Amino acid sequence: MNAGVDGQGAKGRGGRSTIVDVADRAGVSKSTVSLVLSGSSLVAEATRERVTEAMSELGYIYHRGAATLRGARSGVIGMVINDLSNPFFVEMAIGIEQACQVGEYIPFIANSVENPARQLQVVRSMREHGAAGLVLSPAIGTSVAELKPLLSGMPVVQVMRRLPGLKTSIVAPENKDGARRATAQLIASGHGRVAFVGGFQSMVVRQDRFAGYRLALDEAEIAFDESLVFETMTNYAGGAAVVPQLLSHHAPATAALCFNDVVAIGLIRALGAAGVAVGSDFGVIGFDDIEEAQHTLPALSSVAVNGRALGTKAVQLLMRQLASGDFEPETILCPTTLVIRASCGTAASATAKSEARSEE
Amino acid sequence: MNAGVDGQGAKGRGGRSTIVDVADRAGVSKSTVSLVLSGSSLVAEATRERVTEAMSELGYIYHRGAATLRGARSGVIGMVINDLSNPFFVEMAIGIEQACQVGEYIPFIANSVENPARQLQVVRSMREHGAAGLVLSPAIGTSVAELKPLLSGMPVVQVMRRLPGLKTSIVAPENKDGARRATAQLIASGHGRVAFVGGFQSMVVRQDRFAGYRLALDEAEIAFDESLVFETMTNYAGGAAVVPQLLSHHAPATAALCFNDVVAIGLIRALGAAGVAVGSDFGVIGFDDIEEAQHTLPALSSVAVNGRALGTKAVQLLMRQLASGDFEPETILCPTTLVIRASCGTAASATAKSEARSEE
DNA sequence: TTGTAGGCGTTATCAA
DNA sequence: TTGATAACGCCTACAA
Repeated sequence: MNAGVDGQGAKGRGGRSTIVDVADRAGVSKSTVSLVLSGSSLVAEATRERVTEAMSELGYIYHRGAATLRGARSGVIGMVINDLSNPFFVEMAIGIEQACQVGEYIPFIANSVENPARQLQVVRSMREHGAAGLVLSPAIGTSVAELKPLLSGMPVVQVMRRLPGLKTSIVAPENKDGARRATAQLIASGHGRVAFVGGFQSMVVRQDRFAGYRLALDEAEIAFDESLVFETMTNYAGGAAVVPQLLSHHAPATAALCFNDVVAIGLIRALGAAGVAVGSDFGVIGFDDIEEAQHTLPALSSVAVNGRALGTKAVQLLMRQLASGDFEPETILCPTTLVIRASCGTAASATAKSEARSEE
Repeated sequence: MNAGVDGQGAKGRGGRSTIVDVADRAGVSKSTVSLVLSGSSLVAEATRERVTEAMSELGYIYHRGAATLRGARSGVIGMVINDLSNPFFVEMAIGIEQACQVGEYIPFIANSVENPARQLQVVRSMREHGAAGLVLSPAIGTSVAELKPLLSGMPVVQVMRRLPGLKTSIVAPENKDGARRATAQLIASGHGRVAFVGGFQSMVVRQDRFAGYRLALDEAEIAFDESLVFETMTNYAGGAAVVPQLLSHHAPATAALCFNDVVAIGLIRALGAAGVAVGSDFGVIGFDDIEEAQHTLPALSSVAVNGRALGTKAVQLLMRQLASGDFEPETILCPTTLVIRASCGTAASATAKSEARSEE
């Protein structure tokens, strides 16, 4: 009946041999086996060998769950990501996973799909399963009041995103500065009317990026025009969705700073489909610098955020807190780099064309 | 004996309240609390309410580890993926994760990065942490002899890839048929010399796809030319790497069936850089149909494999086996769809141009 | 250097 | 309907 992948020494109904089985086989007590497991130097070399041999003969596997119950740390970290279909967050997840492996932790993963209810479920589930800490990139619309009690007593690092009112450690890029430089770049290329596209006001990340955008406008003494700000979902579809409004504007923008790259790419594709040549007619800069940004046509300029490094740093911070037992919130900001590619446009032409269009 | 009757919540160093705390607070025994937890109908409504209330007052969290120790199933599934920087495997991972959530399982994730040693480590670690089963997309070069003992007694589903000699359940696409149809399509478009690009002979998936390629050649009565077969890593770089050999061939191919889409995209970009116009000079078909295939230039034809469905099916199969206790290996093959886009080329022109080139 | 005796949080088995 | 008690596999004393 119960075949599995042909088992060898499995004994007992559970099919898993225990420290006692090993002790029996090696002719020692279970304490001795325990000492061998923890690499103690108290145990005689000959004994150690007998024990080790017995273990491999039985196919013994250490039961961390039992050890944890007794008091050991669990070695499990939870990783809750809002959207794994965004390549940026995949990069982050890879960074998290890598850092966990280095630290001998093992990550639970959950994709909340921007769904706060689901996020609540998975966080609870992770706690039940004994996660020692959490790396969290919260879903849009998360209720802090509901989430907070589930997090009590456990170290949490919010990575990339952060929730106002949730005091945890944070690892995030320097959003404001990045957005400021990108906007300044578009302005310097001659774009007087720069739109801001994507995300929702409730998102802290967007507030930061938006602040950078505003700052650059101020520095260039360009009046802020609220009608050039577009809220959308932070995915390809969101970027594409704004194109009709963007083009039908009474005084159209000639460039856009996008909330992130997937929005920017959605925008570029839709603009292309509408006959607007991005790079000459219209300037676009995204945020994140995902791999695909190099391969769009035209190639997408972007504020580069090293997602993998972000994930790695988050885990390192978490592990440090786990090791020290000090969960005092700490914030790490990572610098960004503006990567200029063809999508910016030189924009003298863009302005001209746009004026022609608006005069129609 | 430190049971402490202090009416206040979280006690003990762990900061985590237990079933005993809840029992004290509700004025019942821990057995009763356990009954409430398992949703038993034996417990009086009033009691149940008192207990539930005590739980939320104390912020009680169920300790699955302890329950597992006592004999419950662990509710944890391991997911070991060879390469998360390939979007196809990300799709698969998302499918796995979704299906786990539906089944109230929670997935450990590990990215083996095509590194067999690392894969061994993470599989062991997952067992130690009590994973009840494994979804595995094995790394290239995995040693079955080393891996097998770690898998004994636990249900395993190999998804997408499979190792010869490792008898487990399998969920995979119909590789041979897909490759046959794709190759036939290239031939029907007039391509007489079709290369096969990517992967390594040791990979079963490649053997299958290669068999489909050979079959289509045979059916068209085209002689197989071994010099048109190229082994490479299964990533962007691998696809790009073959271009020099492809172009310097004494009788160049006019089309290529690629092992997967990332190889195909790498190839297309490198061909483009070398001045070969894919779609007119050269036909390319990939495998997987990742999202990016729609957006390359020219858009990439591909044998579509539904990665998300593959992952979902793998988990469902695993859960079924876990529930029944019957781990008898089972194989599920998923049909593929050939998606034709511009990269195929109409190829009359391709042949002509290629002949011109080879006459230089 | 090795053995014995709890106890971690939960569930199962009996009694009450 | 509820309560007492014995496991589950491991680790930490403490004893031999």
